[in-house]
Amino acid sequence: MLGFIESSHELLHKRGYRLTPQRYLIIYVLEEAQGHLSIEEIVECVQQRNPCVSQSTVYRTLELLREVGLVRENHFLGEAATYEAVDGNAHEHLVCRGCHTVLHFDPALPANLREQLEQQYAYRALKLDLVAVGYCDACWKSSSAT
Amino acid sequence: MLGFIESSHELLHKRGYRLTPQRYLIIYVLEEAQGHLSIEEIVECVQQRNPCVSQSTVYRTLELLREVGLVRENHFLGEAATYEAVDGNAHEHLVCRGCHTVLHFDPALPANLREQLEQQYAYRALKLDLVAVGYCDACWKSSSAT
DNA sequence: GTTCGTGCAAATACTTTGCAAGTCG
DNA sequence: CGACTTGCAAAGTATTTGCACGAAC
Repeated sequence: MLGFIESSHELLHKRGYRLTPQRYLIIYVLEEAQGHLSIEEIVECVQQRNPCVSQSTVYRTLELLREVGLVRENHFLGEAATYEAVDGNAHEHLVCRGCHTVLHFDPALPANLREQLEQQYAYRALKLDLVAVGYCDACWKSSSAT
Repeated sequence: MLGFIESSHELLHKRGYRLTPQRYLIIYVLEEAQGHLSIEEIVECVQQRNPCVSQSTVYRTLELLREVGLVRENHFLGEAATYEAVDGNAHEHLVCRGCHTVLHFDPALPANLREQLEQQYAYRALKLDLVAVGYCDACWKSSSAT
């Protein structure tokens, strides 16, 4: 399996887009963060490495990457959007209401759910996007201590 | 089990908030729509019944209702936020990439997933928020016909 | 009477766009 | 050369806020 950056290059190319230095940088930042970055954070990280990259480029690139499916946009707890690199099919998130930590959980757990849904509702090419919101152990304890 | 409007009243009251005519109207509209409304649509529906209700009140009320958990905010396919009344625990959505229809599917399907997650990751009070994105039968056929 | 909620208008924040210049194949 | 990208600044949207008035407890 190719790395995220290589497969991005390939996919963009296949669709007639170029992997420009700006796009590379944005992809690189997303890949490196391995997590959920807000637009603001992305702009910050990118400009830290190359201050000439403009905000509009970040917006345009994220839209492009989302379009081709390389990047996923999340809205947890009603907060501002965050972005993350899409590696495979697994997008399972555990979000803590207390500390706002986002954990990626084992994609095997909901594995058969997809098949059930496809069969039962006659939907095709389903991608699951599962967010479980609750309290992690630490936050649960500290909140009940209050 | 109480209706949505009654339980809203109760919950707001318990938290020291009032169920004003404006709030009532917004809750009513959400309840009636039984679906996913954008802010714009909500404002429209509300003002249709009472033109004096201002946009800021709609914003403020949705934020309040979201805060107390009566309303859920969704972001499907990276589009603008939509809002829906929260009845129980079930928030399972099937979204079609083609026609953008949103279907609520059988909440029994992922039932044991929640328990698995709580046990395996030591999270408490988990609420699942499951979005499955794909193509409905009709859109799948028309897209493969192209 | 005191707290909560609202409408209005203004302010702020966020995102998109037009365009001229630059880059790449 | 022609298609694709970018930076900049301006335009456009969306959302939030301050404040004075009114309503509810």
